[in-house]
Amino acid sequence: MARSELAASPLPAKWRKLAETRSAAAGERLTPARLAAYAEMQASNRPVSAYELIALLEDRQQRKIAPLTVYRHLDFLIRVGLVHRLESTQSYLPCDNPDHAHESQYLICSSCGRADEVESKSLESIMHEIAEQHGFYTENTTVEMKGQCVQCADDKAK
Amino acid sequence: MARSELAASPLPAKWRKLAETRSAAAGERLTPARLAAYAEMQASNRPVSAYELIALLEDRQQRKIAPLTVYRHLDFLIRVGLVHRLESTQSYLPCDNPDHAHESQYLICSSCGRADEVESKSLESIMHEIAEQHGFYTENTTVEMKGQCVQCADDKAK
DNA sequence: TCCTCTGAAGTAATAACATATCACTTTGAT
DNA sequence: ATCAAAGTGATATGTTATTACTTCAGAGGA
Repeated sequence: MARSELAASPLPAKWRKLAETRSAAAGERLTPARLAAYAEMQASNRPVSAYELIALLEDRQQRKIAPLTVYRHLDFLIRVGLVHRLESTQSYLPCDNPDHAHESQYLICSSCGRADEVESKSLESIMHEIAEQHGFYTENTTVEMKGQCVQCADDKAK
Repeated sequence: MARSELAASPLPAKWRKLAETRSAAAGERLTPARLAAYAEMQASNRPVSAYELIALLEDRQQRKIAPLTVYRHLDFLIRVGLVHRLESTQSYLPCDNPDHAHESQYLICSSCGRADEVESKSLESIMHEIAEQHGFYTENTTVEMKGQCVQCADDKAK
């Protein structure tokens, strides 16, 4: 199968455009395989593990895909800012606001697994202030809050 | 070898006392094996991975130790608040201020691997404020800032 | 057009991290 | 002394990530 004919999850034009823009901005090539991985992640509305992503792509494309392939796609997507990695759950999800660079800050529900991205400038500035006090040069920051989302808390209350 | 004769890294009285206090406070038993794991982590002055800890203990005790054993010790140590896990590097380290419950906030050097614990109340309050705005019930939070520590930044400048 | 250079993708193997199950031991309460 | 509960150990397996090496596709220059 030619690369350009890769079976892929339909990807709303909005996200496709964004992928093209971000890739171009980073001077990187948006290949069909990379786009297919991104589309699959957008289609799943939860964070996915690398191996879940492999399964999704194998299902879609009806062929075997090696872990390394998917890890490279993930590296790319993270590099250009389309995807974030959740460190505490070792999973990956499309960024909500990939139109600009920003730190990753998430509310992660322990029950349903959903992750909500937040973007707090005050949080960021405090972190950088702390780093500065320690003479620490920050390359990137991770903020992950685990707990119960509104829905799951409600469900439990019943 | 009897449990009570486990070869162990010498552990300063200060830390041993603390381990006893925290365990008692949590209503948990501080066994020799658990203490040995803690001592080994205190002796190493960097975060260690679970498998590094296995190697350290095997070395010390001259016998084979199964991963599960060490993971259980780590679970215990984290549960009683003596140890934190660094999510972004999948490693573990003794908590600097285990005398009171607190969130995990670290400056992690990408070069030398050292991790400095910080404890910012303002950071905590902002996080909880954000969670509240989202109707999110927080169970625990992770803050990890990656970058260059003072020493490594200096070294590179030379 | 053809060549070469570079980045991307494919293949296979394995390393690193983590958990499941079940049997046995220690501890401490009765 | 006995018993239940918690802890430990051995073996196997599941999950996540990387290394080394090869092949392929597209861009740019002779």
